[in-house]
Amino acid sequence: MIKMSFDEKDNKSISLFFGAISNPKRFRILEALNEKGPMCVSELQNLLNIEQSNLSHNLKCLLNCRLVSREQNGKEKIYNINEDIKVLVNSINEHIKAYDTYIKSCDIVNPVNTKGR
Amino acid sequence: MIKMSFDEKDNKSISLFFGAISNPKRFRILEALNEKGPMCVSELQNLLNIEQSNLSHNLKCLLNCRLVSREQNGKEKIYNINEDIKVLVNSINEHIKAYDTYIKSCDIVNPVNTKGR
DNA sequence: AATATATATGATAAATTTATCATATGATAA
DNA sequence: TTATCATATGATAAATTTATCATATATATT
Repeated sequence: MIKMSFDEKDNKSISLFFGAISNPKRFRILEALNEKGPMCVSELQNLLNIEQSNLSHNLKCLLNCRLVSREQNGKEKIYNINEDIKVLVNSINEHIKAYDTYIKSCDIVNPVNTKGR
Repeated sequence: MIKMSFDEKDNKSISLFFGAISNPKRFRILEALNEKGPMCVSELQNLLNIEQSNLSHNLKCLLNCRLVSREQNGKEKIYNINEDIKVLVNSINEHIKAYDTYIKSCDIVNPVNTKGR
């Protein structure tokens, strides 16, 4: 088994995984499922005020990353947050609370807050 | 203290924080610091083959998110990974290993792999 | 003080991600 | 078997992120 050197590795999965979580809407979906339990798409839609097809696209992304699971119920699809992710979602809050003001200036990746973001 | 409803929350810090980790180069920087210990910019540059100013921009992002810390040493700046992040970086590997093939199809956010990503 | 070395910054083009629209599919009910 | 409800898909414009270039700053050395 060939081990890549540092300068070759591209961490595709890592990137997709964290990229999935990093989107505000997707994180709100995860939070909602975490706090309120399993829900179908239209329930999420009402709760979060996200347009239907956008919600569906984002759920697909979360599902691909196995951040959520899905099961059919009649014509509805019930989404549920993956157990091992709950730990992550909760644990990271410590760090973020501690450094919130710094992080807000993060500005990925160039000059700080020129866009009033 | 006003608690925002689900449909108002925007999770700015969450987004910036995970966005910072989600970039492949930035994750490689974190990995390098995690595995090889504190390093100055030019050492990272040699190890990872990242162009100087790009490295500097990315380090700034990581620093803002407090994923790394920095200290001066002569004309060098020594970067170090934040302790509480090591846990995160390591723990998430379980999930990613388990679901790697799915995650690779994640494709944030639209049609799957039309771009051969 | 001038020069060299190490790192940081700002502007910007290119690449990627996001939101939205129109439409498609699947399941159930009439 | 058509209609309706629930969710998914593909295309694409808009927004954001990334990489790169030129240049700036900061520290040390001569």
